[in-house]
Amino acid sequence: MSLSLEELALKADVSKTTVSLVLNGKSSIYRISKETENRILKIAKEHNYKPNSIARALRLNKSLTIGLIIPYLNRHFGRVAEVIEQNARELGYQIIIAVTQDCLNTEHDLIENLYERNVDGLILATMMNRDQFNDLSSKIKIPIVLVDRRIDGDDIAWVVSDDEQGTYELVSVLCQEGVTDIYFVGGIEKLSTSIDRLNGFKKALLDQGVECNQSKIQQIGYAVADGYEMTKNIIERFSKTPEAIFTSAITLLEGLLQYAKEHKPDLFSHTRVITYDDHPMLDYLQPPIFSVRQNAEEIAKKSFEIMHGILEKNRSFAQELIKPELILR
Amino acid sequence: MSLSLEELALKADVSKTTVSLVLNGKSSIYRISKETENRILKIAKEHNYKPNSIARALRLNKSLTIGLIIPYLNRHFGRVAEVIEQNARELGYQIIIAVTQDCLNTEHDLIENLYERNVDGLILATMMNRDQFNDLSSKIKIPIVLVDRRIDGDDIAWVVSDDEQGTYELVSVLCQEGVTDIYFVGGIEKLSTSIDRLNGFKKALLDQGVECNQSKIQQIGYAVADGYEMTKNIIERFSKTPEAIFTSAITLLEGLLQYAKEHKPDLFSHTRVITYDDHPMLDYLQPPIFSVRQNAEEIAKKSFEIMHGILEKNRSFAQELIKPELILR
DNA sequence: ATTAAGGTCTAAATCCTTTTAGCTTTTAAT
DNA sequence: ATTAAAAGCTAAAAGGATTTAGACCTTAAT
Repeated sequence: MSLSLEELALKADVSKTTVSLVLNGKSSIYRISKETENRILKIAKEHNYKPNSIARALRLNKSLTIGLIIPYLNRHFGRVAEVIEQNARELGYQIIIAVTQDCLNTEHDLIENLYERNVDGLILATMMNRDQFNDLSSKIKIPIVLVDRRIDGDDIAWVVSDDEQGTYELVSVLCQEGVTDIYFVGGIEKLSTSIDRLNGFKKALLDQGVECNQSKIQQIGYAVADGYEMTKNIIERFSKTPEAIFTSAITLLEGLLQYAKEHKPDLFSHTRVITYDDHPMLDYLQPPIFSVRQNAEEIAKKSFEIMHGILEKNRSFAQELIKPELILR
Repeated sequence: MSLSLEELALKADVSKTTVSLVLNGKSSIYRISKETENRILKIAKEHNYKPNSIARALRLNKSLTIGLIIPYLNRHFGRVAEVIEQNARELGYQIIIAVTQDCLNTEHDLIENLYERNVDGLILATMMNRDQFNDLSSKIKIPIVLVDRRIDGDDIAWVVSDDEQGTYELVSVLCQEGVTDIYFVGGIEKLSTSIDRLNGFKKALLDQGVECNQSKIQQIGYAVADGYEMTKNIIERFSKTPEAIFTSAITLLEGLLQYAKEHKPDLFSHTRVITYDDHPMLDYLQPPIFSVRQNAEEIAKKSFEIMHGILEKNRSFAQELIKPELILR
């Protein structure tokens, strides 16, 4: 490590108090003479002095560190994490990352762990419900910003895609072509992403006067295997081939593709497939799969912005719905 | 935060020294009586005492934090990061993540930044050459483990895919089918990934008695746009359509696909395409694209293992070549 | 009875920075 | 000449854990 304040003080022939004051820009408040100030600044620069961040964190009770807890570092969350990190870095913060694999217990452990490790705030793609979250909030005295998955509540900060609207628009495209026999391949039922996407789905159908049949809705989970399973259910349980299938995440689409390849190679000749989440490779699949692209960059940017606002500009919580983009191929 | 040592000491009616000794398992060394020990342990448990990690880091000069510096959080590095984080967590370490976007200056800044922030070690997908790395090593007194990209040197720790062998095997598959007019779409020339993949490529051809024509080798960079550009060059510069193209990263394949879609829709009817890096969506592309799947999990596991060995078991550096897997479709 | 040994615990230093309260010297005012 | 104000700086505490050196008391040995 570099020099300590004390060593600098020795070289500048002043006390470490003085050095600290000067380096923290408090020379004028404490009436340190210009001459002394310049001497200290010069010496500090010569030795490339950087305050020890750990000592600083201890004294100030502020680590300039944000915990980011997400289910996976997949394409979507990877991009979110990447942009959060870049934004954070510009403002002097570090990101500690941790993945839950969509396991609630792991999530709890991680939150506790990061909290004990003195992060200044948490950005969280949570699996908690409202009660669990409230429990947590009462124990934990640092700001939390939910990302990707929201929990209703007047004082809960979150940034999520406008899942309902995105799904509504995507599904409406098919509806307007007269396709209304659409199956819903969903994720973890209780998450806002699932709830909102399902609502958008139902709403699009209702707009066509079609009441969505409950049997067309499946919700197991967000893993590739879950997508496989749900597709299998749809194909095998119903004698009639569906007009269309909506997968509510790219992983579920992967599962569908896998099932189709193995057991239903002609799926696409009868059935339209649309999906939440975009992926560049979709451009090269036949037939074209319409999708909704989440704006990961904007989600990331806003979520750190809110965190920073709470930490440094004593703003309070905020909520942001980020518009996704329809991709019709 | 929770209680401090001092508060615990008060409750247990002993000094904080005693509490610290007991909680650190040094009761017997310092002959703390069983009775006192149990009392302290009980009280600590009741209050769910957790030592303040910042204070601990300051005193021990050990933050239990590892910096992970990678170019992007894309599929490959996202998975690497995810697995490193999980392995690290099990052993009590945290991961601070930072992305360089393959910019050398950013990399330098990040290294300096994390070093100043007292990480205990760095896991690094570097762009540095050997001289730059040596410069760095002399300044920085924490262990560094290179991941994904290696630098030759007897005392440099790294974990990388066996890029040469992987490419050799993949390209050999085509060669053995008699296809030897293969173009090389490469990345950042000076990186070990590029050098090794190119070597494997040339070696496979040489085994067939074919000397690789320099004009068939292009190396611009690893971005999607670079793949587009190189494909364009290959298609437009040469009158004869190539028998095959090898892209040395999945991003470059994306660029190729994009160019083909826009300007050369019949590319695949004349030209075989093979690629380094695998992707599940490749299963659904027509025609099949052979690939080499890197073992991100193993790379991640080994790299943290080496770091941990250096930090806690005073092992020295180690080097690991991780076998990738051929995926023939 | 004195010394040695053993048992049980603690004061204080240390890691490095920030910040409060205040000391000393000079200058200005009455 | 005295007092007040201003200028310029610093000692020490605080933040919480770890660790060294040693205090203090009891028991055993000579």
